[in-house]
Amino acid sequence: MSFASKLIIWYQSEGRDLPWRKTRDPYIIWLSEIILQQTRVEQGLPYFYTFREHFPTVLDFAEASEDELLRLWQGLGYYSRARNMHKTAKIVAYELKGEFPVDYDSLLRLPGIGEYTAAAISSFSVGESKAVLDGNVFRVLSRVFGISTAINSTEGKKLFQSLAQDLISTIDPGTYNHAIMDFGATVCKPKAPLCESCVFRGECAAFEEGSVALLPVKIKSKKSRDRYFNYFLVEEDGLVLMARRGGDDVWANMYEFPLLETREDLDLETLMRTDEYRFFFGSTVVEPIGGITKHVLSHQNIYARFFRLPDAKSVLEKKDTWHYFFLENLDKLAKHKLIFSFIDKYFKD
DNA sequence: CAGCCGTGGGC
DNA sequence: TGCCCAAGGCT
Repeated sequence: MSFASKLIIWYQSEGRDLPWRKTRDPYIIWLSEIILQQTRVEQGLPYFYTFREHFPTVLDFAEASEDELLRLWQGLGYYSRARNMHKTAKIVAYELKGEFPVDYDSLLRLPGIGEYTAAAISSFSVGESKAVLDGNVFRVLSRVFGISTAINSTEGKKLFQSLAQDLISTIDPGTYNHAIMDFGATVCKPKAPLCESCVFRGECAAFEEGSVALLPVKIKSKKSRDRYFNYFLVEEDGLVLMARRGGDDVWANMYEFPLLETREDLDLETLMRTDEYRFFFGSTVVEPIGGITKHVLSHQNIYARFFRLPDAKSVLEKKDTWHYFFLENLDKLAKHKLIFSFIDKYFKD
C-alpha cells in the first residue's frame, strides 16, 4: 500500500475532528490557516471561533477597522498576520468582487499567504494537488525516509518540497494534507512519538536506525538579544497615558505605556538622571511597581520594570504617539501581552 | 536569505 | 532554568 493510502486510512479512523475541516469555504479555511501559522490548535481554537463569529464573510472582515482586528488578535502573537489579513480581505472584497481565490497561484499573490497556506487552502477547498510542507511534514518525512538534511537549509527545503509533492495522493489531496499534518501532530510528535502503534513502524528508516529522536535536523539560530524596558504608568482621575508603538519593531502599532528603553538594567536613581527621563517627566518622582519582569520573545528577552508617577497631572502628551485614555476604555485598545497582563494584575481591584 | 516577528506548553 | 517547537511569511 502506498504512503498516501496508509496515511489516509489512519486519518479516517484516528484523525481529529476540527471545526475548519467541516467546510470547503475558502474564506473560513483561510481564517483557520492564518490563525494556525506557528500556533498550536489549542491556542488558536478560541480565536478561530471569535473571528468566525465577528466576521462571517470576507466582506465583513474587509469592513472591519485594523484596530478592531488587532484587538481581537490580542494575545495570539505575530500581529502582522492580522494586518496582512486585513489587506487580503480588502483585495478580495473590493478587487475580486468578494470571491475568495481557490487556486494555488492566485492565493500565493495575497499578503500573508505563502507556499504552505496556498497549498492548504487550494487543496482543502477544491482539491488542488499541492502538498503542504509545514513543521509536521518535515518531521514525518525526515523520519520515515531517514533524511538528515537540515530542514531549514535551502537544500533541505527543496528536497523536502519535492518529496512531499511526489508523495501526495492525487485522488484526494485535501484529505492527504490533513492526514499527514494530523499524523505529525499526534503520532510522529517532536518529543515522545508513538512509535509502538505507528502505521509506519515496519518501514520507518529512523525507527529502524534508532534515530527517531535525532530527526529532523535543524540548524540552530543565533541566540536572543537582551533589552531593558522601563514603563511609566501615568494615571490620575481615571485617565491613563498610553503610547502607540512604531511600525519597525516588535509589537508594531500596539499600545503600551510610555517607554524608556535603556542599554542595561538601571537603578531608579540613575534612570531618573537620564536625559530622556528629565525631558519627559522633569523632576517628577516615580515609585517602582513590583520587580523586574522577564518577557521572552522568539528573538529577544525583554526585561521590563514598571513605575508609577503619583503626580501624573504634570505629565503632558509629549509625543504624538502619546494620548490619554479613560481607564474604562483601555479594554478597546490592542495591547501586547506585557501590558495587558500588567493591567489585569494592577487594576484587578 | 538570515533574521525577524509572539505566545504558550512540554520537559 | 533554558531550550525546543508550534498548520509560516516577509524583507
